[in-house]
Amino acid sequence: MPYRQTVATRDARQRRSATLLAKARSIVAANGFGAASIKAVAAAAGVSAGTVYTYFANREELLAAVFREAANAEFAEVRRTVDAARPGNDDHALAAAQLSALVETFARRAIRGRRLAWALLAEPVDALIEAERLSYRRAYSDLVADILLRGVASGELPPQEAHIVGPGIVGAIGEALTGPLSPLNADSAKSAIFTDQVVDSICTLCLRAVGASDVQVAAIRSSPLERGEGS
Amino acid sequence: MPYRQTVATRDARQRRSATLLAKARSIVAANGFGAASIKAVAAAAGVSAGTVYTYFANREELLAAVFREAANAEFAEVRRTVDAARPGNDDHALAAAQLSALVETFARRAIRGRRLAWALLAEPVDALIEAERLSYRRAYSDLVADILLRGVASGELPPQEAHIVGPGIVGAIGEALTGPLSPLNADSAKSAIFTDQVVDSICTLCLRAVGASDVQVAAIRSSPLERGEGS
DNA sequence: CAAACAATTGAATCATGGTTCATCTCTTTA
DNA sequence: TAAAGAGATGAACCATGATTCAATTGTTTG
Repeated sequence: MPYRQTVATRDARQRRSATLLAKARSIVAANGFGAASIKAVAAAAGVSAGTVYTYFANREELLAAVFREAANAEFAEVRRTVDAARPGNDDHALAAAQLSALVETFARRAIRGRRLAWALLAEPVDALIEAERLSYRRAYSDLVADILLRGVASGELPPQEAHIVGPGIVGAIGEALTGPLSPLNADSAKSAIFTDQVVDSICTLCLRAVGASDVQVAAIRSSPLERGEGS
Repeated sequence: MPYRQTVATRDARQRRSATLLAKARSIVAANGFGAASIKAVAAAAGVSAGTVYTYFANREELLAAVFREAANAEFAEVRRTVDAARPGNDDHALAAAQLSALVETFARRAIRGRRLAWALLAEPVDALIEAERLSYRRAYSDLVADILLRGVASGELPPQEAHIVGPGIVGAIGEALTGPLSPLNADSAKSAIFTDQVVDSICTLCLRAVGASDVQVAAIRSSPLERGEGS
């Protein structure tokens, strides 16, 4: 006679899954993937360890989902500001404006959410998550390469191998943030001036790296874009 | 009556320790740190697992030593060519010449010894080795920063935050090499032309990033330094 | 309410590989 | 060559933390 799952049941299940994911994410954002043991996540969500396995095949699956969700949010935000970027007065500065927007958004968000940024960028993780990370790096590299290709095509930028320079820019941003993201600088990062200087340096570095003219670099630097808002 | 270690004993011990380290290193160079289990290393050196522990406190200690040795050799070679770098005709191109030498040496050696390069640069490893890695990144960053500071001081380069740009350059090199180092490109890497193009792109990218003038970039590019020899 | 099945629990189990240590073998010197 | 101790052996041990699963609890419908 009875029964097959009802809407209420299904919803409850859905909600729990989301809770699990959210709790895992906040653990990661606070202390990294290493801290997100099954027990910790289960405890945070108020369920038992076994229950987690009725929602996720295994730990890696869960953490990969967390990574994907968090990284996606970051990427979407970056892409949003890149797409919204418009060169100031100069008509031949789109690539510079876009690249600048990318750096601004990425770097500011990273400095603000340093712990999460560290987890996404640099924390030692195992295979499945590393693969996920790789694919996001590729996404950023492609985004940069795309900007460069258009810039080169329009004559704004000098000829260059976008598929080498793209990753190069991404690597430069990531590594240049290493110092500022370090726990040692946790307090100085709270200073807006400190952040501004860091972002400015990285931005200049990247614009120069792709061969933007000094004029463009100076122009962008003197008319900073909107400062990204929190997540 | 008997006895205290003799010279012969001490030497034998010394030799074994070196063998262990060498075998571990060649395993790492072939398949990464992950493949260097205690048993694998012991087997390669023709001893038992237990014996390894009379030479190294534990696995991390051993692998950290391997890392240090390999990374040191790489760094020494890079530093050697940087120190040997001399600007061609222009007297105001030392920084450009040095940075170029650094990229040339680093990138060529990485492409030639891709597996080792991957282990040193990107393989997921645990804490102690990650710390070692961090310190080598810092060494490279400092080397670059040093070149930059002199370049800025001499007026060759525009003012910039060396402590941000230094790491940035290192990150750019590392990430730009990601593609070329990937196993997918194992065969194309054997082509000298391919390697030349990659190195050239990265070199240009880095020179531009630090604000070297187009003239300098072009000059360096047209008079490539010696191509690094193997390890 | 009771049958039927979904969902949860958490202690027990498992997998992996580093690490230990009782035992054995090799060197040295009186 | 025998005592004394260094050095090697490798199977057993251990630590960690993910995963399982028999038992329990919760939900639905005739």
